[in-house]
Amino acid sequence: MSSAREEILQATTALLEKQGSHATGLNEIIRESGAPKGSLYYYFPEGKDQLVSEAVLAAGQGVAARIRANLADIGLAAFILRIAENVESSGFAAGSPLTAVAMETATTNERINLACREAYGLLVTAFQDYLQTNGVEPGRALEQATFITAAIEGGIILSRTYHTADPLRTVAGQLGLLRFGVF
Amino acid sequence: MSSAREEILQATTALLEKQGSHATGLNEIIRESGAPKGSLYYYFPEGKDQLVSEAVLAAGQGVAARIRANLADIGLAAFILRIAENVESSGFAAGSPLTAVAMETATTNERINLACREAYGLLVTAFQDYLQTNGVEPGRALEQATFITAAIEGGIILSRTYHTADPLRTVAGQLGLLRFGVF
DNA sequence: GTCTATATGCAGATAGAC
DNA sequence: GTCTATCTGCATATAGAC
Repeated sequence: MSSAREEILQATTALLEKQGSHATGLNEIIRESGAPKGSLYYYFPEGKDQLVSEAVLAAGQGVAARIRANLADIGLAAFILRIAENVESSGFAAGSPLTAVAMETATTNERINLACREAYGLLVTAFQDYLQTNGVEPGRALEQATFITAAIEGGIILSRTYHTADPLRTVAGQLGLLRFGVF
Repeated sequence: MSSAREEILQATTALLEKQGSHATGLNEIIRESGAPKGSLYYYFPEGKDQLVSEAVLAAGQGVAARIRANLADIGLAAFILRIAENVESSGFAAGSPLTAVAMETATTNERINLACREAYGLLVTAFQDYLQTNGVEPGRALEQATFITAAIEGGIILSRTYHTADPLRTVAGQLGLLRFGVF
């Protein structure tokens, strides 16, 4: 696997997370990634749309993998508290690599919008599988997974805006009270 | 009151809602607003940051006013369903004038970030007041209001991304089950 | 695979006429 | 209050050398 390609994707994800798509320039991506400047259009010949779409999808896969790796072990509330810690320790520059891009492009860039759908789908399905494993029937699990995803996304927005992990902790507490999958 | 100034603010809000701050150009704002081109820097001498900050704050005031005007009458679930209809009827171009801007600027533009905090504060307080009126004690009301705000924001993100009001309807249903302020 | 140079366009902002 | 002209800078993208 090309390491330059991976470095470009990772730098792109971090910048999308921090400031969205339109504010992120290709020069900035190259600078942050440390990858060779000439390699950007070599690895991503279709330009920025391709790069952003792939970064969004890779980010969704990464988050879904973390859900699957940790949620069953520690439970939902603790999982969200872990997100809160990550948001905080990033100086509120990270948290949800999808939100800003999804909102910017929902009706203005079809290719990236489709990537966002696919990425969010991975998250929702990961939560849904967890709930079904805990005995929730599929339809109900999808609704609850959608709700959980929405609440976490919203908590990230508020925490990043206010530069405090409190809103995410509140979301963890309130969702924790619901004991999804238990009753 | 100057009508050109108001038209510029309203056009700005709509564009911020649709595509965020960085993707929105001053020329685009003038074109959409129908306001005289020469008046932008006359009414907003500090430039784009001032314009966006004022638009964000005005949007927050507008949303808070709608919460106060309708929530007590129709209840939380119906209120969210009304949001879902608005998002749908805008062709998923509208819904939350704050989210995209808040995420783009959380750590990259202090002035706009402060405007976002103020605006979100207005929403949370409006929900909190509603809950307290229904007998929830203040601390608990703040937590529930934060949770409600987060869940709605997240629902808007998912609905706009998927071009369907379903996620917001799910949020309405799930939050409705909780009967905040009732027990 | 990676480089530099460059094409083209639009961004935000300012000056000064009217 | 509103206009046009213009400054400066950066954006994405491409061409072509190495």
